[in-house]
Amino acid sequence: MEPFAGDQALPGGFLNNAGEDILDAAQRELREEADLDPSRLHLEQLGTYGAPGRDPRGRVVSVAYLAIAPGLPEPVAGTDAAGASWVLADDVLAGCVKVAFDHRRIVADGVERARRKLEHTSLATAFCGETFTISELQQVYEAVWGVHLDPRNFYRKVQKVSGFILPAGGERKTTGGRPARLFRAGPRAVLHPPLVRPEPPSDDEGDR
Amino acid sequence: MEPFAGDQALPGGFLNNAGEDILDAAQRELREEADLDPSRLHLEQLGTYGAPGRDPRGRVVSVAYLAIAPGLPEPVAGTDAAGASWVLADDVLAGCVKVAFDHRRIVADGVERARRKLEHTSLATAFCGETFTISELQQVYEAVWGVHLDPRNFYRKVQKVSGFILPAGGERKTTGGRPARLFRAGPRAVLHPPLVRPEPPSDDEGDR
DNA sequence: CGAATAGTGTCTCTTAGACAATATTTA
DNA sequence: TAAATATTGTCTAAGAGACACTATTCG
Repeated sequence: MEPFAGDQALPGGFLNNAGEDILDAAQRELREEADLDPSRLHLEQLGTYGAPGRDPRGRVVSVAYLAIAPGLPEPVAGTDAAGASWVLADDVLAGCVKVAFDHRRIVADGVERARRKLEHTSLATAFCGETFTISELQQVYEAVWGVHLDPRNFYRKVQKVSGFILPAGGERKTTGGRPARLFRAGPRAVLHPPLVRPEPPSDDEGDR
Repeated sequence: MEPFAGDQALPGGFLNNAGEDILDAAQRELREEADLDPSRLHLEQLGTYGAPGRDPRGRVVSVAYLAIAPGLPEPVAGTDAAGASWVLADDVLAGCVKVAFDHRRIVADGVERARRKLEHTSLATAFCGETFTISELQQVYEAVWGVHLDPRNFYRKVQKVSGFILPAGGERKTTGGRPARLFRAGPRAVLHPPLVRPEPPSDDEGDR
């Protein structure tokens, strides 16, 4: 019996024998298994998972990476990514989509990492293209945090954080409304002050 | 020639063959090499370092852990920790103390992790004993952040974060001053709102 | 008493959040 | 014109930081 046969799984593989860096290995696997161009996305180490028994076939220690990019393509049949597909993180976390090994925990850790980093870094711009509107940036925050934000307050707040976003000149048409000014990511990666995420409903005591 | 002979190095070792968890291995090494009791300290995974050539003797991938605890003892001669010693992180970062391999980077990452987590988690209480005074807690923030904080504002601010610290009853004598009330860690691990660290002097653009 | 540390009050300035109002586009 | 989205204004309440002041202990 293969315990996880048919389940979704994160792309991954083994370090090669040439002594490659683990980041290089992550980029290679992303290209090989998902046909994605690593030069066009943000990739950061998430954590390492090495509990005994996490892979029933034997001892495996996995270094997980979190990738973030805008407008990722659907997998194309006939390519290396033919077997790949996109799955909503919420479906994985809710259990609607079964995933192999401890990959549900890895996804949970990745989502939590993204949520936290949106607060005190400019990571949100990695979800956007070269230029973007403030409304698009807001949608990133709303999607990742799972909250609704006031567009008017967001508009100014995000511009007040020095070095976060810069006017890029030009506008972008929207669906039946005033065109929005374009911005691009600024030089500052850590935000002062942070964009504090609204208090979660009122569930006491966070994780330990 | 041994390139790092005589340099300080972080305690560490290899996973054993019994398929132990990497956290267990970290705890075991801490006990074996530093004679510390893992049950009495906070231990969290920091990151994994696998650049080729980081160990000139061969390919080594290291999973680093960050440990935090109050009142750690000096190494005692004649024990397993006889060869160990404490070194100030600042001395390592400033280069006053040479360290082996890429351990300087690991220390830098660990310090940065602690600085960040002090903002949005109750990690600071892990530096304190079971009970502590607010002044002691403030010293943790000042030491880790490398800043000076106003004791009066800190006193109230830290108490206003619900669930962060709780009155423990009783007092502790101080050196020639009014005794301080004792507190203990509260149930909340993630702080809302966060204790935002004061803006660093004015060095533009943080790390990327 | 004076020095030292703990704890409280209060003031000012900034910011967060709510929401009215205006601007610019498509249908 | 109506609907939709973008951008600006303004008000209010809460929070941050500065700092005077009171409380309690030791020498």
